[in-house]
Amino acid sequence: MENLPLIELPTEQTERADAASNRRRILEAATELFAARGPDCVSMQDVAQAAGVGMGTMYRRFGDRAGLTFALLGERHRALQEQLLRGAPPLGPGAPVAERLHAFGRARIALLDDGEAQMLLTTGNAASATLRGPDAAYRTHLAVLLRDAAPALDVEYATNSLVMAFDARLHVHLRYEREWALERIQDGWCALADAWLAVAPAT
Amino acid sequence: MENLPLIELPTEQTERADAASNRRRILEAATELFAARGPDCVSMQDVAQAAGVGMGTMYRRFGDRAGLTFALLGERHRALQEQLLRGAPPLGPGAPVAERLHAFGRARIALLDDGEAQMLLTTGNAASATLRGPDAAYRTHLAVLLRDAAPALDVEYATNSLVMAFDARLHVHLRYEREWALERIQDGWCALADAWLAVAPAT
DNA sequence: ATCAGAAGCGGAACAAAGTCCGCTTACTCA
DNA sequence: TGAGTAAGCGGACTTTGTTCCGCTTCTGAT
Repeated sequence: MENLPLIELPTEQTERADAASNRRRILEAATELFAARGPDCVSMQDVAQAAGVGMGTMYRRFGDRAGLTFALLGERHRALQEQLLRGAPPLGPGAPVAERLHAFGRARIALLDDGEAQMLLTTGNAASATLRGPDAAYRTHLAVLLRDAAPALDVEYATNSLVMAFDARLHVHLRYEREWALERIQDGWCALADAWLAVAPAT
Repeated sequence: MENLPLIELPTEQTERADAASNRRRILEAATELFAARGPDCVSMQDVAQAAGVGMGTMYRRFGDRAGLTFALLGERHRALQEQLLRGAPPLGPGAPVAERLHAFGRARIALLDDGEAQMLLTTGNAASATLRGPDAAYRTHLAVLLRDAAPALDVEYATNSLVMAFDARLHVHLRYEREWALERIQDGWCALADAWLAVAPAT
């Protein structure tokens, strides 16, 4: 489990000094603009201009809008992942599987709820956030926990269903159109995890 | 259950004759182009031109690209929904809940697999296919079945998790990147449905 | 048949994501 | 220190979805 892939930090090895400084400026400008106007009122042009760089620079660095967004979210997810690997139970190792799943799900959904969903909504279809985004790193974590606890399962499928429940559009829908409390969404996710665990528990 | 909303047919009431004819021509042109080149190589311009109408006409009729796509998919989904309401078991009424869920899930995923997923991928983020698209009509069906069978559940949340599993990007990912067999995806969905049913079965 | 008015229409204009390519500049290695 | 070179840069350009608005056409009542 120690080879669980951390969300990649910028490859500090082969990066030119000006490039690094540009990356920092882009991230700072984006953070500021997103906070000030909301992510859906900020174009890539806006960010480039505010950062004082050209479009080519942004796209060389981050690939596309989704890449920039994921980079902005990287910090908090690196922290959560650190806790999963080396933190105290129940987030970290040591607690029973069900409790670890619950703790993880609640933490992850809390992040979604704290502005992340709105940012992910603007990433379009280009790459499913589920596949390239922050959650990609959590698949392994879920799969490992499930594999231990319920070996009879199609663990990969179950993992997918758990990760799909972090979908930003779903979250925004439930939270703001249906006006669900955060806790209801978290409880629902925990119930889903429990349902999978109950399918074929390791005896 | 008889008030389950059918996927809306064009409101034949207040529609001018020329408008109706234009709608037909747009749908025909789109069907043909999508089949010929694949949905990701057809722009809205292409469709308008092939149909011999202006952009304004398309957008007045269908709202956006997603709307056009959903309209194209409407026929097959109206047929499936008809079967759910009045068809023979296990798709239609009469069979045990688990069997009805399985039959429905398999049928719906088969449609996804048959070209639908690629079409939905091009609809972008504008509207979650899950909320406005074909699956919106299936939420009620799932909720009713689940409510009968497992009243202790948060039926709405469970419904969402089942519908999210029809996500087009997920399907394309599993099917073509991971190269899963169609049956594995269908089996996975059935297992998810069973897991929910097992949580708090009606005695 | 006529006519008023609303519904519908076309296509130019706009916005924003993402690409391209010739120029610039930071690093490397004598 | 002084080329050589590859990485990096800027911003115009392309593409595509979507909107806007002045004009046209259908329709129902008279």
